[in-house]
Amino acid sequence: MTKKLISAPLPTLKRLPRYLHILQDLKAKGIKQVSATIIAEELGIDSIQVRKDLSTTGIIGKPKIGFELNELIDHIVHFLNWDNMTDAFLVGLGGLGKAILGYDNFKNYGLNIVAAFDTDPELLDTKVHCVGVFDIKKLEDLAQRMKIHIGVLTVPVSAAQEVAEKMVAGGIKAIWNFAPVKLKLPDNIIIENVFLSQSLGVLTHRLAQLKNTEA
Amino acid sequence: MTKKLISAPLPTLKRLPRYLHILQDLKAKGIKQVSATIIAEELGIDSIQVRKDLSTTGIIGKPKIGFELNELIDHIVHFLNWDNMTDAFLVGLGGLGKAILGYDNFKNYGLNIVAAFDTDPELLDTKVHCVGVFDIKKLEDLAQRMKIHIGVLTVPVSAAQEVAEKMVAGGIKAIWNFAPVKLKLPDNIIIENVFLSQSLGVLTHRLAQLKNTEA
DNA sequence: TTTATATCGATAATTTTTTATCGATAAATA
DNA sequence: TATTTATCGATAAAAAATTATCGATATAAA
Repeated sequence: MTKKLISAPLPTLKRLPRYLHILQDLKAKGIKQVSATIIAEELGIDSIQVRKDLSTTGIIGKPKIGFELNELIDHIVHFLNWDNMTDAFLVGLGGLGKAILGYDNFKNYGLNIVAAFDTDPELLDTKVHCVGVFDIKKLEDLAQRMKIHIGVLTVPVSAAQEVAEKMVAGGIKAIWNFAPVKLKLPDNIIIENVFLSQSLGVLTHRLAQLKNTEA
Repeated sequence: MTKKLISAPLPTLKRLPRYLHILQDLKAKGIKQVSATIIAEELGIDSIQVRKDLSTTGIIGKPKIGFELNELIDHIVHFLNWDNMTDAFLVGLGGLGKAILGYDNFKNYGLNIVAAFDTDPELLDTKVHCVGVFDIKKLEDLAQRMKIHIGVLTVPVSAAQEVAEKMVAGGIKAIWNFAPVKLKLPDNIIIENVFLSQSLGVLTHRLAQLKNTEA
């Protein structure tokens, strides 16, 4: 029997960051306490679900009152491990890679991109959004020496598998993958895909449906 | 009491674009027929699920053989309405907005961004990635006149609600929202959110878990 | 021609996720 | 102080999604 892991169903995990957005909003307004009901109303979802999600993370509230806002925020932040800044490498300085580098909000999400890699000679040894750019050949060695565990993959599809393998060779344990391709890596590597086509497909399909029913 | 418009479960809808990636890969290799088993293996999921997803879209295959590759591709593309290019506006030319404009692959996903909007005077009346940039004040009027139905929202959180309302006023029916905020719009507006924090939260949580069990 | 095999589609079972119910409790109010 | 109220957390029910089973069928092999 393995140690009891504090885990959560995937749908719950995905809702937590949204709760956090709401909570930080409320905090900015000077509010001190919050109930599952309020969060649920704000997001247009069921309050029972919010309560269940929160209890999954282990926090306990008070009847009639709800939760201490600060405590709840800290709790979720900790649960997502966003209170521990993790250093990461980003590979692929196309439009998306640059955009991610420029979005320094990720620091609030525990992600600290400390170096970027590309093959474009124009970019090498420059800085993009204050982050140094290196030749992709140095990736493996640097990742090992700096004990980097997260890789952000924003290269074209054609290069994705190869670069991902280099990341793994460098000791990277988790890959945030933006290339629309299935990476084939050892089972113990955590892969989190962002496939914009999925989201766009939902949208275009629904829009077509809407037009069908209207017509 | 909203009418039910969704013709496929959301999880199915989200898997279809992934199937398409695989299928187009196979097509490029000259393959003519494909079975659910092959798609499933390629993605590391269950073949029964693939078969079920495909049958949800209405296509029929042959025992022992599977599906005609071209027919299957066309079928999914049509189901997602990606065979009908839909014109769209993009608002917010920060890093992400520019990156999306630059990624002309979206044309394969039925999305044709025909104009962009921002408030930055530097950008007005220029072109970014061959797309004209206009003052956000013109959004509503232009959307109406050009009968635009999709809006891509890449503005900062602080502006998102306001801009979204302008889109709706201009007749836009579906919003692809990249701002990490819950938009409050009429029920008949289709909203598809891309919250990177969700995906990142899953990744950082899992990585922390992994380290816990190793320790 | 007969047998073996891979896959389909339909139906059923299982698992996961969401939603409902209800007693307990902390605060507000009468 | 007693009553009312909003919310919690636990448990149960319902709904949704995934996975399993099985007969039918098209091709390949014996």
